[in-house]
Amino acid sequence: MDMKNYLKENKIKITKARLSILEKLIKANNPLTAEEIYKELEGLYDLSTIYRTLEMFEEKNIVIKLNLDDNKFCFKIKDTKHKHILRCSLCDREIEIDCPMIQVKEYIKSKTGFTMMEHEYIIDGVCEECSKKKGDK
Amino acid sequence: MDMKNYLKENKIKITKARLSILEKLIKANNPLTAEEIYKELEGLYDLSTIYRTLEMFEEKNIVIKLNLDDNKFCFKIKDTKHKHILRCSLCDREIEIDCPMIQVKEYIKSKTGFTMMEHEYIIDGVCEECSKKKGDK
DNA sequence: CTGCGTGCAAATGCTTTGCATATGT
DNA sequence: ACATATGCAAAGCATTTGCACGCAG
Repeated sequence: MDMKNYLKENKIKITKARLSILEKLIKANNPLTAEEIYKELEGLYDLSTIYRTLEMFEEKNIVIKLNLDDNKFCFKIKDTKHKHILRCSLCDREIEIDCPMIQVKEYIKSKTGFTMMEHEYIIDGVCEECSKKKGDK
Repeated sequence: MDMKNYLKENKIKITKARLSILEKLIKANNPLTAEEIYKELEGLYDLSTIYRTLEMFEEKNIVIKLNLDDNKFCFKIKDTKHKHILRCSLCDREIEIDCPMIQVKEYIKSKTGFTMMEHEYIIDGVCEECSKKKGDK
């Protein structure tokens, strides 16, 4: 029930395949490869369906695609959609970006087993326009 | 001269291919794909050589392999080999890790053009042992 | 009923590998 | 000279695509 609404809210048409894939992603709260989902579902749905679904979930912004350094991608439900602000040191322009620490978090977890709970950070930098003005060296 | 020593210091045998590839990586200070390096070198060296060299550079820790979200990898000279400490909130165990912000930095740059200059961060979390003890839920 | 989702098989594209030859020390 | 790097061609593997059929609304 819950998951059907979840799909609806995100303007995704409901099908059995999508519900099953979503379920696996939600229950496993670590990142899964397409292959792993395929196996979890015991081959009930085609791999191409899984890929298409995951790609679509990513476009709809309910899933994030991660690369944990082997040659395949993992997919993980977006738990928080939190954002960060990058502020240019030169012109004070602000740029909003999806939290890129999710990558880092999963990477650290896969490498060391360490689970990041909270993070704060401060980033100084220079935006594209300003770095062009400076003549990029 | 400089680059030859650089290779020697890292216990890498000197060959023309390696010097050329290293040079391209150093001059471009953004991440390059194997393909891009291949083209830069005008096909002088085989793609498989480039891949083998890059893989080796990565093992020797002078290059970092990045995924900037398309389906290919980029390689970038490690400028700083700086490390971070993860401290477990429960047992105070400390884990050292290569700075994972390089990924983030390149990702942000490729998405927004924003160049991160400095970063600081604070990470709270729980190490593998402690999360096992807690019965992971 | 109608469009969109899915399965199947084949294609694609990056990356890897085996083997014979060339190169560096 | 000897070990190891390289080129070439072929294999490998994750992912994508075209097309015909089937299901959801």
